[in-house]
Amino acid sequence: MRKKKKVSIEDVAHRANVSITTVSRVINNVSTVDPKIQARVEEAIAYLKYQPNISAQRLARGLNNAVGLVMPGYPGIFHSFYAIELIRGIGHACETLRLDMVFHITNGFNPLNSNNVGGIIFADIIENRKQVEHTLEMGIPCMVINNIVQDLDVSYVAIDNKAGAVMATDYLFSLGHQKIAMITGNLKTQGGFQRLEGFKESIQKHNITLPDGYTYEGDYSRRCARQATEYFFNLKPAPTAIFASSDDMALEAMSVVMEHGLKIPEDISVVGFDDNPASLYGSVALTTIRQPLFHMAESSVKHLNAMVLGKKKERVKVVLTPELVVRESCRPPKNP
Amino acid sequence: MRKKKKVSIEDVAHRANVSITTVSRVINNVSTVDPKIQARVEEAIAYLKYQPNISAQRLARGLNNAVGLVMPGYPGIFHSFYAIELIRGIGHACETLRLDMVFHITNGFNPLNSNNVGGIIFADIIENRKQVEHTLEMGIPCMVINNIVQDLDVSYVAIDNKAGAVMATDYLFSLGHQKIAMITGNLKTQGGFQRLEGFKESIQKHNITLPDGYTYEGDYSRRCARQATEYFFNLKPAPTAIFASSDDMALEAMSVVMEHGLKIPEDISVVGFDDNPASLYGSVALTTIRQPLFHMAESSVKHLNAMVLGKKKERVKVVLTPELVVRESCRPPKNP
DNA sequence: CTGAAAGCGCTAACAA
DNA sequence: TTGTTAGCGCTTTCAG
Repeated sequence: MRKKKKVSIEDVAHRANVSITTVSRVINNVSTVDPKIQARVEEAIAYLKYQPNISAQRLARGLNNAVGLVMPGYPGIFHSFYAIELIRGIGHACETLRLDMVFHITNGFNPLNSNNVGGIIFADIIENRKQVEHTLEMGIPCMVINNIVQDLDVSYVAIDNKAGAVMATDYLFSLGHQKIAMITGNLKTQGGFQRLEGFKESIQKHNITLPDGYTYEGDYSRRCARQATEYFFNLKPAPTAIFASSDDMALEAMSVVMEHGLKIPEDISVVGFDDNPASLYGSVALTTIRQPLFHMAESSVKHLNAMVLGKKKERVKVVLTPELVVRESCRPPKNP
Repeated sequence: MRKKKKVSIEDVAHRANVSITTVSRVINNVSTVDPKIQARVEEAIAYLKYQPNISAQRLARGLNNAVGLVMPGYPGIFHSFYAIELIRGIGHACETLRLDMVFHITNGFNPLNSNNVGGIIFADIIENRKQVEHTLEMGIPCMVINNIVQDLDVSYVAIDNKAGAVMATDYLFSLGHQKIAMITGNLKTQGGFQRLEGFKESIQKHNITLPDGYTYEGDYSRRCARQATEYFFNLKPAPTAIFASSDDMALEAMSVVMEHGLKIPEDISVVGFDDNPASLYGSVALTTIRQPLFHMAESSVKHLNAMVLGKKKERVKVVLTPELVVRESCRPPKNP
């Protein structure tokens, strides 16, 4: 295998018989190039299979067209619909904007060399708060996703989790349910916490007092959803409806219910949160709250990019609204 | 907000009253620096919160400490345990080796500017064959993951899927099962195909002829696993055991079985493939084939890095062996 | 042990 | 429209 010398802009310039600058111009689509010369340069580029050295471009331009994505490393996050949609959304946006997406999984302690990216997106502020603060201090553009950050002047794109939970619970009430149980997500997570808040708000609004134990603290895992559901079965007035803080948990709850020989939605109604496509294909399609995860991820990249390019100086604070998707897993209770 | 000027190596040099070269030395841990000076420089670095500009370093060094990860963009891949483990493993290895992980989701047509990374890892060769060939042509170090590539001289780290499938099927035979059905994965995938091969091989080895329809072509989705299982229920001699090409599918199959009022493993045995932790927490823990996904991902990064640094010139061709994990979902058939 | 100087490959004024 | 000339921030000989 011959050691192929990297071809540089100079080689192209030679072959096309023009100056380096001209080559640079055609690379960057500066329109002031004579069509004939342009063609010659392009021929040379193709012939030599030339590809600009990004490091050199960045150095010369003084800016950096890479965005960092930092995800907290806690176990399980990766196996969540949430994380995956974020990665997809951000990846897609980067591909479109021709940005590099530099991916960091971090426990929150690595200093996170931020000089190799133009800006940073934090998939969550939990576990990475220090790094967010540091990034802010350094004046590096950054965005936090899925958290309404009040105590830090940082840009974010978030989802109104509380509103979503209210929708879900209100819907169950509207069907006539009164005995509604909830499996919460991880309450250290803002989303998890706010969904619980929304649930409580709806309950209160309807002037109901829930029996004890109608709220089970979960952590988004299927395992805890299973435990929660088993637990609900043992309650004196058993709930007629379950609101789970994620589709995954809702799905597991449905499995448990069916393993007990009960039917959904006849015996028990279930609503989830996410709109995970997996919840479409079970034996009963899940009614759920759709949150615009992909969209949120995409738009965070766009905002970040605008900040990096200096087009936007103020902080961006966006809160997206989720939406109720009615499918087959809910029905009025038998004995209201 | 003041526009904080980036601090450069020069600023550090000034403050420490040394030359740029010396600063560079301490950055790069060149041992020939006087401890006193070293301390002064480090103080300055800390004080100014200096971080080297990676683009400049790369340009000067002439090499690139970033690795590209390219994943095919077909729908669903992201929602697979497989993809996630890869990302985790590669991410982890990069973090350890202090490499940037540049993430590309691609449909296989983007030219994939390979000049901004030192080497490339292809998460699969399916859909990205052209790009692999191109990368090879350009002399850029690269590795293919999870594919034993015969018709291209490229490095790979793969898993012996066939052997895994043989293990699974042999195990079922060893319990006394004869009527074993299989739900395959996507057969366009090498893994999917080879697992089917392994299944067939084991069957043949045991001198059995399977009834028609005992092999259902799936695609790794839960949906198809559901269809497959329903389908198996209608077969004349119904199977007593099911081998699913992924844990996800196995889990779904188990759900369907239980929805039919049957018990696992009493009525039907199930074995999966993956060792997805999700399969630990159902009502019945799944017996499965563990494949070293994380390890495979990690080691691909290490090999690639060695190639990038020129420490390794030959192709690397590694095939890892999976392993049977016996849990609770299998048992001898009732009427053998 | 330390520093001066020459690039790495490219962009961006400024001239021509 | 094209070319000349400085750098971008850092590493790396090569002297001192």
